[in-house]
Amino acid sequence: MLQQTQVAKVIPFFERFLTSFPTPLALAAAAEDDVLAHWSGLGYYSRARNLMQAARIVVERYGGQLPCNLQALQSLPGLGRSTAAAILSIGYEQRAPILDGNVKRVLARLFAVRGWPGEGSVQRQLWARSDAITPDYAPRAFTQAVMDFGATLCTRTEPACHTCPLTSDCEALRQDAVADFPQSRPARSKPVRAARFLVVKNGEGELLLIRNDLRHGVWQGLWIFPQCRPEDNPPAFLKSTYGLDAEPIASVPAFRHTFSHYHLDIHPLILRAARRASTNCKLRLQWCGHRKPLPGGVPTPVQRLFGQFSAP
DNA sequence: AAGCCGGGGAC
DNA sequence: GTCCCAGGCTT
Repeated sequence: MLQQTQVAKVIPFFERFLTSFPTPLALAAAAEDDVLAHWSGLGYYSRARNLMQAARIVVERYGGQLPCNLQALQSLPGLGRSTAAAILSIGYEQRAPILDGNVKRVLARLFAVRGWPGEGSVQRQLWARSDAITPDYAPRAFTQAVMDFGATLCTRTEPACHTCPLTSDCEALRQDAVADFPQSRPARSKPVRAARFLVVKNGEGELLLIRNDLRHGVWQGLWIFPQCRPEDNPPAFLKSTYGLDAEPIASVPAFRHTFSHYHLDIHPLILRAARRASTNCKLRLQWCGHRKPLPGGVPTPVQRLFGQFSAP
């Protein structure tokens, strides 16, 4: 959960998740929709699928207990070098250097490492520095400490250099250039895409959700509204794609949803389904509203519109 | 190496 | 608006 997600955001999700799935065994036996429901709103849903898969492997191959060596941990889906090392050091008290966002920032300043940390050569230098500063003693305390140092003192903006215990060692400070490290990512303009969300309401005030493609694109396997291109004819699209008869009743001002790699301008259109509307692919469709609540795994903009237009 | 994958906080 | 966050996977 903590991968690319701030601690404060994770905490409530983590509490609920562990109440429902306290062990690898519990997670391995859980229904995918149930797990995704707990993940809904966190983003990067592949982390949830990887976690489920990892739990199954841990149960089948390791008797339900996480392995205690770097290679075995890192081979589990969703665990890279840094996450595996964090588990090893904090969970098993073994020496294992990590390199998360905090540590990258601390090391970039301490040793004045030039370049954007996402770049391969910079990443290699930072891993070497992390390895060099990691002691043999107190692995758990050290890993926690170096992350907390970055999170509380050596922060991204306005680092507390005046109370820092490492001022005499900090190369960035010696150069009076703390703000120049780490170097930020080269700017890339995000392309803008547009889509029409078709919010179809039935006589009960329920809204039609479809299960999104599992193979490619964003929101894989999540429940979303039917979607067409802005230039498409919505009723014709619904008829040809789902065999559904519906007519527009209202349009909603467009709003923008931003992903890490593009902007999506969402143009919602509210439609009413014909009285005896039938659909031709029931497995991937579902009406949700006052009788049937939202299923697991609904992305944020869909949740927003659902809350706004699902009414008895 | 670069792109893909969410959502939100901080600015 | 932009940048980043207890990154990892795929191409």
